[in-house]
Amino acid sequence: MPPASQAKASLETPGSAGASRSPRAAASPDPLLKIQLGMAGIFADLADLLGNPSSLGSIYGLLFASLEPLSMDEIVGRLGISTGTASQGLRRLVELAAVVPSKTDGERVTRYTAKLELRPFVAMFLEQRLFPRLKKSSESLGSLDTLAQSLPPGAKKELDLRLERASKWHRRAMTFLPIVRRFLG
Amino acid sequence: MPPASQAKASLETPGSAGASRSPRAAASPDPLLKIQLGMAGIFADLADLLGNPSSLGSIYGLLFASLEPLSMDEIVGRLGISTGTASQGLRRLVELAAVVPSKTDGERVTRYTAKLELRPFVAMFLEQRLFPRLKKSSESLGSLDTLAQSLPPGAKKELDLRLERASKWHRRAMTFLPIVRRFLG
DNA sequence: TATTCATTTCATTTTGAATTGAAATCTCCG
DNA sequence: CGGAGATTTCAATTCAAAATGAAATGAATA
Repeated sequence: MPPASQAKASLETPGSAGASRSPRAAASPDPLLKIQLGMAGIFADLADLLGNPSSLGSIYGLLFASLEPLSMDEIVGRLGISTGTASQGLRRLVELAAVVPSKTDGERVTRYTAKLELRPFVAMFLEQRLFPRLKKSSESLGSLDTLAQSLPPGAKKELDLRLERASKWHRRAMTFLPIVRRFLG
Repeated sequence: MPPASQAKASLETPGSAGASRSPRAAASPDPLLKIQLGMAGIFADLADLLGNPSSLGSIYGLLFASLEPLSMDEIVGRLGISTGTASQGLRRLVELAAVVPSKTDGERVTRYTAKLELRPFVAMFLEQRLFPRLKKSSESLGSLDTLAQSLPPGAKKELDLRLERASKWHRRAMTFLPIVRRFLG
């Protein structure tokens, strides 16, 4: 889903404040929207790289480049995605604390703002994918080691060696993770 | 494709040497094969985690836990995968130098051995996925920055700020990569 | 050269995840 | 309450990546 497809509706949200909305300045066919869709694309790629649905990235990217909070409808309109995808994506992003929801004064809709630190967005990869998987395979390695005990001596020795090698590597990765996390923080 | 499905044919390769092939020792229903399939599973997960076809991992895992080199047919038989998948997977693994092919004396078949350092297997992720993508999106960010110049002053200022933030993060990731690489080496 | 077996290639099929979209649900306002 | 959005849910669909398998190619033997 290359998110730079059709740009449906409204150019900028009619939102609450009218502060910096100069009535001229409609220079070219909407550079701001172009930038927003560009960011959506970049983050879609990143999300995909990290093994997440790219729609997550699109939404985050759009919000990242939006000057004011956007409603779900606006997001749906600009990215050309379905309400279902938007709803689920926003839910997830809020859970990750990559995006903040807000209900303005007497409005009916919820609007969303991107937290500008990218950490949460990337951290989700570490926390939710890498870590659990490394843990699981570490366990599997353990049970294979048990199995290896029943091998004939020669084979046992060599296999033990190899399993230990793999385990050592796992351990290394595990100790490395906190370092990466600190680096991100 | 959970690689721990059916275990078709031969238990151990009839290969060349008969060195450590004691005729008794067929203890339980083949613990060695179980270990090999277990390793195949673990590495399949890892491959998948890193965004590679899991068959790559299965093959590597099987070879990692095999005491002697295996032919493609043997790999196909033990993992229950197709020849096409095996062929392509082996090609890739050899390119990555994670696996070494060898033609023994007067044999017709090529046999494969896993390099026991895991670095090549993981490095491929860094080299072939992370790095190129980071570079590409870095470029995109540049062109978006150009676009931002045409915005009205207020928006321009804020957008510049945000784009710079994203770029900074990118740069950080780029400088971090060599560190990870060294860590792996 | 003819034959056999190993390997590669690639058009088709499978598969699983992401997305859709419409119905159900929720929420707020009068 | 009643109704007008806004939002969520989820069965069905779409889509891309991976796997298949059979035909084409390649390599070694005699």
